[in-house]
Amino acid sequence: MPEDIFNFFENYIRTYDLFSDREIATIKSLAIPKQLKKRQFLLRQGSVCRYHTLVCSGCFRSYRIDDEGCEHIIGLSTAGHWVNDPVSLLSGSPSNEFIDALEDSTVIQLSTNSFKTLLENIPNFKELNNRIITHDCDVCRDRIFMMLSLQAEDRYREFIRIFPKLHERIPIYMIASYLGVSRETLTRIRSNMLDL
Amino acid sequence: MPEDIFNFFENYIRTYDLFSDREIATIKSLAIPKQLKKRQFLLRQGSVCRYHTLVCSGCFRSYRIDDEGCEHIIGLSTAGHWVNDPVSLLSGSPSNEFIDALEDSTVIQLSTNSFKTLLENIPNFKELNNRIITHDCDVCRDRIFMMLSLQAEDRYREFIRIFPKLHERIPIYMIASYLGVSRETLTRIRSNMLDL
DNA sequence: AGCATACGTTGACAAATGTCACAGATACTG
DNA sequence: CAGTATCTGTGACATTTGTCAACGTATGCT
Repeated sequence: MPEDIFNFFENYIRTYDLFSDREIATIKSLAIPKQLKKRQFLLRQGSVCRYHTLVCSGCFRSYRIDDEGCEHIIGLSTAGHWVNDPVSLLSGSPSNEFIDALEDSTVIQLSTNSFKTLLENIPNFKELNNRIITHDCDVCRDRIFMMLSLQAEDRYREFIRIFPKLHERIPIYMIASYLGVSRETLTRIRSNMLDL
Repeated sequence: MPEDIFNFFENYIRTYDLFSDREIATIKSLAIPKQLKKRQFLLRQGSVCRYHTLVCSGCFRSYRIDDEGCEHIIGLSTAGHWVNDPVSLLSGSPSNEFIDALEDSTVIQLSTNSFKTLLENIPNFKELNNRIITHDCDVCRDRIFMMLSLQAEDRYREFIRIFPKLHERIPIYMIASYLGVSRETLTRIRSNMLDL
């Protein structure tokens, strides 16, 4: 099983076409594979995010809790995407967010120290880092635009476009939380969509 | 006037307490001051964001246009904050966003090349870059959380908290666009708040 | 198998917000 | 200073979405 995780990670790295075999070996040597069961936490509010974490299989959510105790999903991460609190990770400050697994999942982790080592020793690693950060920003800004410009039904369609098939894997109330609507509203939207 | 801009910039840089006088001189030597009039564009959708831009006075908005032609404000930037499309800037791809001035404004710009030079030659400049990016992420995630967890009136209160006094400087329909509500709704919210 | 928990659906109703139309107010410009 | 464009406020009404309560189904655990 850890073999599968490393294989996924190596394939992920290779898709960027930035590194030699030797460099890839170095990166892999610092990578820590990990398995998490459904509902297991990767990060809790108040603690510091100390690992860059790539999802290899499964799915994670990042969420915050409001004054009334309700959870709100800031982000979802599936295989091939990183699941961090970028703010805590980059600044070393305690996180505002919880991250937990929505399914049994596997990840690869690089500690902040390992990551720093790679940034210093592998020239193109900066470029990888750059692309990860850019993607983070992109996702956030698209999400803000989605929230501003679409209402519930179109947000749901957009969700399906962005996360194809994910809506068959995770509970509907998680999707509702991501979209910012109540679960009842999402139920009604879905039955509306079937009628057409 | 350009003197004021440089002074603002130097003060901004000094607040980080990361650079020697000599380094600050180097940074300033690459910085380009600029004045913009109300409604003047800093970036248009389709073109590439080629400058890191610090607002020294005034205010800018970043916005996108939806399928119906409506503008939606992704971000607002006031003095002491950077106003970029981070995605276009970091990746070199054409931007999805427009950026224009909401007031007569002044900025300092560093071209991507200058910025790269500084990153390579001034050790602590990476740290500055890091803090800028972290702040970008933080703002976006807070905004998503705000959209998910609060309704219109509380979003407006939050707006006032985050941008004190700005609500007296920019048109109300801009704030409405930022909050994701109609201009009429915001009018009513404001008169409600006065009654109490 | 049986119980408990979690999840999804539905209806009735309430609350929040949007839309449209129009009227004032304000600010810019020649 | 008049005239125009821009911005804001208000009422009537429609639409969207939330809330509450109840029920049914699935799922997992012992």
